Amino acid sequence: MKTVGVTKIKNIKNYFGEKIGIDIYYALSKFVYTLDEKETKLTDNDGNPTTHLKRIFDGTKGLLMNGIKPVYIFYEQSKVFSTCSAYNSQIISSVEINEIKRLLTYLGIPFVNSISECTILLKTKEIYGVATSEENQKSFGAKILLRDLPFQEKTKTLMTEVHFNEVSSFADKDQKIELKWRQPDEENLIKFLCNEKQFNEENLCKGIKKIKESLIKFRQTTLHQYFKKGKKQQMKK
DNA sequence: ACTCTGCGTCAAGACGGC
DNA sequence: CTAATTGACGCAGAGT
DNA sequence: GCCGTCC
Repeated sequence: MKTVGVTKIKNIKNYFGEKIGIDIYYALSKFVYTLDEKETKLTDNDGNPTTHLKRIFDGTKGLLMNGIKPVYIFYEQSKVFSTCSAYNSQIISSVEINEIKRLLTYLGIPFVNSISECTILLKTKEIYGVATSEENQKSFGAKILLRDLPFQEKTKTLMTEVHFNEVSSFADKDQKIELKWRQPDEENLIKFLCNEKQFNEENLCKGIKKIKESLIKFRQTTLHQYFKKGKKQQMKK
Protein backbone atom coordinates (compact mmCIF):
# COMPACT_ATOMS: atom_id res chain seq x y z
CA MET A 1 0.00 0.00 0.00
CA LYS A 2 1.16 3.44 -0.81
CA THR A 3 1.88 5.90 1.92
CA VAL A 4 -0.37 8.92 1.74
CA GLY A 5 0.95 10.66 4.83
CA VAL A 6 4.02 12.72 5.43
CA THR A 7 6.89 10.77 6.89
CA LYS A 8 9.15 12.19 9.54
CA ILE A 9 12.02 10.54 11.28
CA LYS A 10 12.92 11.65 14.76
CA ASN A 11 15.37 10.69 17.40
CA ILE A 12 13.94 8.47 20.09
CA LYS A 13 15.15 10.91 22.70
CA ASN A 14 12.45 13.27 21.51
CA TYR A 15 9.83 10.85 22.72
CA PHE A 16 10.93 10.71 26.31
CA GLY A 17 7.88 10.58 28.54
CA GLU A 18 5.55 10.39 25.55
CA LYS A 19 2.44 8.27 25.84
CA ILE A 20 1.57 6.26 22.79
CA GLY A 21 -1.03 3.71 21.77
CA ILE A 22 -0.08 0.37 20.35
CA ASP A 23 -2.41 -1.79 18.32
CA ILE A 24 -2.05 -5.13 20.02
CA TYR A 25 -2.31 -7.04 16.75
CA TYR A 26 0.30 -4.86 15.19
CA ALA A 27 2.62 -5.58 18.07
CA LEU A 28 1.92 -9.28 17.96
CA SER A 29 2.36 -9.54 14.23
CA LYS A 30 5.66 -7.84 14.63
CA PHE A 31 7.21 -9.96 17.30
CA VAL A 32 5.38 -13.13 17.82
CA TYR A 33 4.73 -14.70 14.49
CA THR A 34 8.06 -14.03 12.93
CA LEU A 35 9.49 -15.96 15.81
CA ASP A 36 7.01 -18.80 15.71
CA GLU A 37 7.51 -19.31 12.03
CA LYS A 38 11.08 -20.23 12.71
CA GLU A 39 9.94 -23.27 14.64
CA THR A 40 11.37 -21.96 17.83
CA LYS A 41 8.03 -21.90 19.51
CA LEU A 42 8.17 -21.22 23.18
CA THR A 43 5.75 -23.18 25.30
CA ASP A 44 4.96 -23.99 28.90
CA ASN A 45 5.04 -27.52 30.29
CA ASP A 46 1.61 -28.29 28.86
CA GLY A 47 2.62 -27.27 25.37
CA ASN A 48 0.66 -24.04 25.37
CA PRO A 49 2.36 -21.21 23.50
CA THR A 50 4.13 -18.59 25.56
CA THR A 51 5.85 -16.67 22.81
CA HIS A 52 3.26 -13.91 23.01
CA LEU A 53 3.93 -13.40 26.71
CA LYS A 54 7.67 -13.28 26.37
CA ARG A 55 7.49 -10.89 23.46
CA ILE A 56 5.00 -8.53 25.02
CA PHE A 57 7.01 -8.52 28.20
CA ASP A 58 10.31 -7.84 26.43
CA GLY A 59 8.78 -5.35 24.05
CA THR A 60 7.10 -3.40 26.81
CA LYS A 61 10.30 -3.38 28.80
CA GLY A 62 12.15 -2.03 25.78
CA LEU A 63 9.68 0.80 25.33
CA LEU A 64 9.79 1.79 28.98
CA MET A 65 13.57 1.76 29.01
CA ASN A 66 13.57 4.07 26.05
CA GLY A 67 11.35 6.46 27.93
CA ILE A 68 8.10 5.67 26.15
CA LYS A 69 4.86 4.90 27.93
CA PRO A 70 2.72 2.45 26.01
CA VAL A 71 -0.99 1.83 26.21
CA TYR A 72 -2.15 -1.23 24.32
CA ILE A 73 -5.26 -1.10 22.16
CA PHE A 74 -7.37 -4.26 22.13
CA TYR A 75 -10.39 -4.73 19.88
CA GLU A 76 -12.25 -7.37 17.95
CA GLN A 77 -9.93 -8.89 15.45
CA SER A 78 -12.34 -8.32 12.65
CA LYS A 79 -12.35 -6.80 9.25
CA VAL A 80 -10.27 -3.83 10.19
CA PHE A 81 -7.34 -5.98 10.87
CA SER A 82 -7.82 -8.57 8.23
CA THR A 83 -7.62 -6.05 5.44
CA CYS A 84 -3.98 -5.79 6.19
CA SER A 85 -2.66 -8.46 3.90
CA ALA A 86 0.55 -9.19 5.68
CA TYR A 87 -1.15 -10.27 8.84
CA ASN A 88 -4.46 -11.69 7.85
CA SER A 89 -3.48 -15.31 8.05
CA GLN A 90 -2.79 -15.00 11.73
CA ILE A 91 -5.55 -15.56 14.19
CA ILE A 92 -4.83 -15.01 17.81
CA SER A 93 -6.79 -17.07 20.26
CA SER A 94 -8.82 -15.40 22.94
CA VAL A 95 -6.87 -17.39 25.49
CA GLU A 96 -3.69 -15.70 24.39
CA ILE A 97 -5.36 -12.32 24.35
CA ASN A 98 -6.59 -12.78 27.89
CA GLU A 99 -3.16 -13.91 29.00
CA ILE A 100 -1.66 -10.77 27.53
CA LYS A 101 -4.20 -8.64 29.37
CA ARG A 102 -3.35 -10.43 32.57
CA LEU A 103 0.33 -9.83 31.96
CA LEU A 104 -0.23 -6.14 31.28
CA THR A 105 -2.29 -5.81 34.42
CA TYR A 106 0.52 -7.25 36.50
CA LEU A 107 3.03 -5.09 34.69
CA GLY A 108 1.03 -1.98 35.51
CA ILE A 109 0.62 -1.08 31.85
CA PRO A 110 -2.77 0.34 30.83
CA PHE A 111 -4.83 -0.95 27.93
CA VAL A 112 -8.20 -0.21 26.38
CA ASN A 113 -10.65 -2.63 24.84
CA SER A 114 -12.02 -0.85 21.82
CA ILE A 115 -11.10 1.34 18.92
CA SER A 116 -13.43 4.08 20.08
CA GLU A 117 -11.55 4.34 23.35
CA CYS A 118 -8.39 4.77 21.37
CA THR A 119 -10.05 7.55 19.41
CA ILE A 120 -10.96 9.30 22.64
CA LEU A 121 -7.40 9.02 23.88
CA LEU A 122 -6.15 10.62 20.71
CA LYS A 123 -8.77 13.30 20.65
CA THR A 124 -8.10 14.32 24.21
CA LYS A 125 -4.38 14.23 23.50
CA GLU A 126 -3.96 11.66 26.18
CA ILE A 127 -1.71 9.83 23.75
CA TYR A 128 0.51 11.25 21.07
CA GLY A 129 0.03 8.72 18.31
CA VAL A 130 -0.62 5.10 17.55
CA ALA A 131 1.49 2.27 16.27
CA THR A 132 -0.68 0.29 13.90
CA SER A 133 -1.02 -0.62 10.27
CA GLU A 134 -1.74 2.06 7.77
CA GLU A 135 -5.10 0.53 6.99
CA ASN A 136 -6.20 1.04 10.55
CA GLN A 137 -4.99 4.58 10.90
CA LYS A 138 -8.22 6.19 9.80
CA SER A 139 -10.61 4.14 11.85
CA PHE A 140 -8.47 4.62 14.91
CA GLY A 141 -8.65 8.33 14.38
CA ALA A 142 -4.90 8.63 14.44
CA LYS A 143 -3.33 11.57 12.73
CA ILE A 144 0.07 10.35 13.74
CA LEU A 145 1.14 6.83 13.00
CA LEU A 146 4.28 5.56 14.66
CA ARG A 147 6.86 3.23 13.21
CA ASP A 148 10.26 1.88 14.18
CA LEU A 149 9.34 1.66 17.82
CA PRO A 150 12.21 0.79 20.14
CA PHE A 151 10.88 -2.51 21.37
CA GLN A 152 14.40 -3.60 22.10
CA GLU A 153 16.45 -2.09 24.83
CA LYS A 154 19.46 -1.84 22.60
CA THR A 155 20.86 0.28 19.84
CA LYS A 156 18.04 2.09 18.32
CA THR A 157 18.07 5.76 17.71
CA LEU A 158 15.41 6.67 15.23
CA MET A 159 11.68 6.47 15.13
CA THR A 160 9.36 7.26 12.26
CA GLU A 161 6.06 9.04 12.37
CA VAL A 162 3.61 9.40 9.54
CA HIS A 163 1.29 12.41 9.65
CA PHE A 164 -2.15 12.36 8.11
CA ASN A 165 -4.65 15.14 7.68
CA GLU A 166 -7.58 12.90 7.54
CA VAL A 167 -9.23 10.77 10.14
CA SER A 168 -12.62 9.24 9.79
CA SER A 169 -13.82 8.42 13.24
CA PHE A 170 -14.80 10.64 16.08
CA ALA A 171 -15.84 10.45 19.65
CA ASP A 172 -18.92 12.61 19.92
CA LYS A 173 -19.01 13.13 23.59
CA ASP A 174 -16.39 14.82 25.64
CA GLN A 175 -15.30 11.70 27.31
CA LYS A 176 -12.03 11.34 28.95
CA ILE A 177 -10.06 8.27 29.82
CA GLU A 178 -7.37 8.44 32.40
CA LEU A 179 -4.33 6.27 31.95
CA LYS A 180 -2.13 5.10 34.75
CA TRP A 181 1.21 3.40 34.67
CA ARG A 182 1.78 1.53 37.90
CA GLN A 183 4.61 -0.30 39.51
CA PRO A 184 4.85 -3.90 38.36
CA ASP A 185 3.31 -6.44 40.66
CA GLU A 186 6.34 -8.61 41.11
CA GLU A 187 4.69 -11.30 43.15
CA ASN A 188 1.93 -11.94 40.65
CA LEU A 189 4.29 -11.75 37.73
CA ILE A 190 6.43 -14.47 39.20
CA LYS A 191 3.39 -16.53 40.04
CA PHE A 192 2.00 -16.19 36.56
CA LEU A 193 5.09 -16.36 34.39
CA CYS A 194 7.38 -18.57 36.42
CA ASN A 195 5.01 -20.92 38.15
CA GLU A 196 2.47 -21.25 35.38
CA LYS A 197 4.50 -20.58 32.29
CA GLN A 198 7.96 -21.77 33.24
CA PHE A 199 9.78 -18.50 32.75
CA ASN A 200 13.19 -18.38 34.31
CA GLU A 201 12.76 -16.54 37.57
CA GLU A 202 16.17 -14.96 37.58
CA ASN A 203 15.71 -13.53 34.10
CA LEU A 204 12.25 -12.34 34.94
CA CYS A 205 13.43 -10.51 38.04
CA LYS A 206 16.17 -8.83 36.05
CA GLY A 207 13.52 -7.62 33.64
CA ILE A 208 11.26 -6.36 36.38
CA LYS A 209 14.16 -4.51 37.90
CA LYS A 210 14.85 -2.73 34.64
CA ILE A 211 11.23 -1.75 34.33
CA LYS A 212 11.23 -0.34 37.84
CA GLU A 213 14.37 1.65 37.13
CA SER A 214 12.72 3.09 34.06
CA LEU A 215 9.71 4.17 36.07
CA ILE A 216 11.96 5.94 38.55
CA LYS A 217 13.57 7.79 35.68
CA PHE A 218 10.15 8.97 34.55
CA ARG A 219 9.38 10.32 37.97
CA GLN A 220 12.65 12.17 38.32
CA THR A 221 12.28 13.62 34.88
CA THR A 222 8.81 14.82 35.63
CA LEU A 223 10.10 16.60 38.68
CA HIS A 224 12.98 18.34 36.99
CA GLN A 225 11.33 18.91 33.65
CA TYR A 226 12.80 17.46 30.56
CA PHE A 227 14.94 19.51 28.26
CA LYS A 228 16.33 18.18 25.06
CA LYS A 229 20.04 18.04 25.18
CA GLY A 230 21.88 19.20 22.16
CA LYS A 231 24.76 17.07 23.14
CA LYS A 232 25.25 13.65 21.77
CA GLN A 233 27.39 11.02 23.30
CA GLN A 234 26.49 7.89 21.45
CA MET A 235 28.82 8.48 18.57
CA LYS A 236 31.19 5.75 19.64
CA LYS A 237 31.62 3.45 16.73
C1' DA B 1 28.97 24.13 12.45
C1' DC B 2 25.83 20.74 13.79
C1' DT B 3 21.36 18.68 13.92
C1' DC B 4 17.19 17.30 11.86
C1' DT B 5 14.55 15.41 8.02
C1' DG B 6 13.35 13.01 3.76
C1' DC B 7 14.22 9.49 0.73
C1' DG B 8 16.05 5.38 -1.42
C1' DT B 9 17.66 0.93 -0.62
C1' DC B 10 18.14 -3.54 1.49
C1' DA B 11 17.26 -7.36 4.70
C1' DA B 12 14.11 -9.92 7.69
C1' DG B 13 13.90 -12.47 16.14
C1' DA B 14 16.48 -10.91 20.38
C1' DC B 15 19.71 -11.76 23.69
C1' DG B 16 23.51 -13.42 26.31
C1' DG B 17 27.64 -16.32 26.90
C1' DC B 18 31.81 -18.10 25.38
C1' DC C 1 -0.82 -13.77 -12.39
C1' DT C 2 3.16 -11.75 -9.95
C1' DA C 3 5.88 -11.61 -2.79
C1' DA C 4 4.51 -7.76 0.54
C1' DT C 5 5.43 -5.03 4.40
C1' DT C 6 8.26 -2.94 7.70
C1' DG C 7 12.38 -1.20 9.80
C1' DA C 8 17.50 -0.08 9.64
C1' DC C 9 20.71 2.70 7.67
C1' DG C 10 23.25 6.02 4.96
C1' DC C 11 23.38 10.15 2.61
C1' DA C 12 22.21 14.68 1.04
C1' DG C 13 19.79 18.94 1.61
C1' DA C 14 17.31 22.00 4.78
C1' DG C 15 16.90 24.29 9.06
C1' DT C 16 18.79 26.66 13.25
C1' DG D 1 31.25 -11.50 16.82
C1' DC D 2 29.17 -16.13 16.31
C1' DC D 3 25.90 -19.41 18.00
C1' DG D 4 22.66 -21.58 21.02
C1' DT D 5 18.76 -20.51 24.05
C1' DC D 6 14.59 -18.23 25.34
C1' DC D 7 9.71 -21.37 27.48
